[in-house]
Amino acid sequence: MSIRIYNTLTRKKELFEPLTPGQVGMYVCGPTVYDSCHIGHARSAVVFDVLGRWFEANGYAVTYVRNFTDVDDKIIRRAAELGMDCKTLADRYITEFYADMDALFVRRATIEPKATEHIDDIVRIVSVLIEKGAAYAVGGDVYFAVDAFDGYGKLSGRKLEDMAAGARIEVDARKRNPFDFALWKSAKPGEPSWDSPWGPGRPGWHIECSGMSSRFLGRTFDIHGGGKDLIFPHHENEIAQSEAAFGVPFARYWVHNGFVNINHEKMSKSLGNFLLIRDILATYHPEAVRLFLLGNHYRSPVDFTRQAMEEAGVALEKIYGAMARLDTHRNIVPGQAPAPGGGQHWHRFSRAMDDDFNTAQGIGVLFDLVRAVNRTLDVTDGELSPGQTALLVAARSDLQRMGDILGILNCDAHDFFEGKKAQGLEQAAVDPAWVEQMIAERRDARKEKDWKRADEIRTLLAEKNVILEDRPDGTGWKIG
RNA sequence: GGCGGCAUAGCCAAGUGGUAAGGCAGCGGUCUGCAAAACCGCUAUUCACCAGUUCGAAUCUGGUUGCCGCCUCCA
Repeated sequence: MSIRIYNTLTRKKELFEPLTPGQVGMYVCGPTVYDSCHIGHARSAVVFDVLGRWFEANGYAVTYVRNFTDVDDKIIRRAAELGMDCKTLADRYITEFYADMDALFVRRATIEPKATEHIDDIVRIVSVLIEKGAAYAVGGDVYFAVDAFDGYGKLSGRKLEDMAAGARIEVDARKRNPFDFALWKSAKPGEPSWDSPWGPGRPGWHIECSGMSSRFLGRTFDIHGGGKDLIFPHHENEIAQSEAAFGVPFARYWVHNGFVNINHEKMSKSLGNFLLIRDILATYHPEAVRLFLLGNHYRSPVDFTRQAMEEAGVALEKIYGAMARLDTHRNIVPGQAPAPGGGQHWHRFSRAMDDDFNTAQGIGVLFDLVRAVNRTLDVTDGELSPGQTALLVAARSDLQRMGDILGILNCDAHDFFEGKKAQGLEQAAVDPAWVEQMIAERRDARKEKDWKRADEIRTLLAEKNVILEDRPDGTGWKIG
């Protein structure tokens, strides 16, 4: 029951101790809604989704805040290109974001604030920073003075002096230090703007998160997460702003997920290899995507390839296969309650998850359980002893519990395979009625031990990519 | 230039001091009329390389090589 988390701030795994016993406050940087979500967004969302699920499974009341950045230079530019206003553009991509996340079984955050709805919170913090001498207004803009914050660089491990040497950064004569960053940007004509003591404008990117996190989680809170790329400058700047303004520590544990590469290459606009979630889901099962993403440790980079995805698909079928056998066994009634507590496998799974959310190891345990289930079922195709029944009821429960943490096994096993078939039929252009007819014909042939005819039919079906499975209770089939 | 990460079987991958999880692929076997599925067995005396610490290292230290990320919008 003790969870250890790798904290980017200390570069160590630490025992998680919440600020308030039994509660977790977690803030994760959400998307800037100017474009469709790609597989990298999916990874971040899935990783923190699982974190939230694991905390809840351990009895914590989780307040998960994930924001939308719905005003920003990129949104303004994109909206101008498309000839629409920023709000319409942002709303469109927020809707799309939800569609993608729902498809991936990523649960909603507890609170999902939009930057534009918290301008007052942001303005208040900027004002405090100016009062404290940690920020200065120039024209209609406000900058944070990095020199005013001693701890600047503590998250990313950078020193201002070191960075200055190799800096590739535009020199703005109005900044006191080249690393000073905008807290408030004055509006140009036609840009969305809000009134402020410094004139009409909009918040800088970094200050939004300080505003929204303090609003919903307090000035000090438990966990702040996001992609590794956000460590510098975004999260570094958040710490500087928030701690300079409030004088108390900001987030206590910093959690960062690694990137998704595509065929060994970094995803980038210039390479044109951005993979959108919606495109991936057109080919692969959403739970296969989750299984693929969670099959590596969340901090490691992961390589998206066709082979890796196909393997994840096969693995998912194996898990569902075991589930289907349990569901259809006459001794195992759906909804049958197992002995409380969970078995050996759940215990091992739990230990893996407690150790910095080691989903890869957890999935290994899940497969051990799948094998144990199949083995038991193989040797007892007839009746089960009461002991075996109890064991399998417990196994089924543990399997589902693991699935609930990983966000897989959301479907009924029977429906999963029927769905696969339906999808396969569509792609292979095969008439299911014809398949059933051929199976019936083959059944008759087999009854008369006409193996030649039976095999002919099977070959015929195989040519259409239909694979037969003769089981004790009849012949099933699937698309290969 | 500064900061950080990684290197484990054919492929993917877990494992941070006690003698190499798991998945995919392959081979052999059980089951089957034959298959499919499932199960069983086999597939790294070894964890990039070199030194060192230790009773003991894939795991710690130093060095070498190779790959990658961040430092600019980025999950």
